[in-house]
Amino acid sequence: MNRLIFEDIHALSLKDTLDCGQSFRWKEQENGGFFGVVKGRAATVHTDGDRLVIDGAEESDRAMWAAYFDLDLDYTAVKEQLSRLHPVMAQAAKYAPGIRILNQEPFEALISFIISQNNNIKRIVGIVDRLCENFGEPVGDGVFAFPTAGRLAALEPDDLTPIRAGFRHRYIIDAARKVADGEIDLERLRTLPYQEAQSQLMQITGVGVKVADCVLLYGLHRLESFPLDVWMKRAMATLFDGMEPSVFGEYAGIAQQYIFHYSRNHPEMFSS
DNA sequence: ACCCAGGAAATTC
DNA sequence: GAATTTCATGGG
Repeated sequence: MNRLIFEDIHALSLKDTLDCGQSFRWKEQENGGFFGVVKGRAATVHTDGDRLVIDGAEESDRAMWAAYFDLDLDYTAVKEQLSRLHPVMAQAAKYAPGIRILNQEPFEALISFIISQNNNIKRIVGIVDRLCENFGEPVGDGVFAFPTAGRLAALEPDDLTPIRAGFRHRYIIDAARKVADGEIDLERLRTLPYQEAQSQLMQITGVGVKVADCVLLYGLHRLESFPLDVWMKRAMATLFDGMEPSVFGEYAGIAQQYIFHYSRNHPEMFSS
């Protein structure tokens, strides 16, 4: 089996990165590794000291995997910069210092975060699994790629009954059709001014500000994005004294992910 | 029998 | 226009 190794990797925890609600396709294994599919390539990943090991990956995909785990960004420097802005920010970054923002496929992020609305993470994972099993290309033994926009665009909302996403079926189909027919060019959103990219995504039925921000952050690597879900709104109001997200600057999205994870794992901070 | 879930659309005021 | 209700589904 082919194996890719990345040396001298710091500030990367696969557990915290792959299981913090930004991706829904990685499964932790008995041995502590994670199995997932990216761009139709199935792989198992684990860390060994300061090495990142990707089993089942081709050498020709080295750049793709490096980009996926955002290995070229100095997260230690980003954390130091963010932590200076607010003591709670420093606390959140210290709680899970190995979180990174993945470079996911734009269409997968779009559909995944449409599914995420008014939903819980466990159920999101189940729906995404069923979406891939039913409509994704098989890439191995019981393993499926994320469905293409073209494949989903040819379906009707009722065809999604087996994935059990309820009222979101028509949102998924609308998104797939707008992407498949070129009405929305996801790749172009990487370079558009932020507000323009956001409003383009919001032309899709079922995509509001929050889902658009998630697509821009997790699918198009717009690190300035700062998705405000219920947890983040609570955190900003009660922990950050109503601080403006813009204060976090060009890496606001990374700050957001630390704060989100920290908040979700300390719900008692908000209940009493 | 409730209530909630990484929201957004539809309806009502 | 702003506030409220509804939207499938599943788990606690």
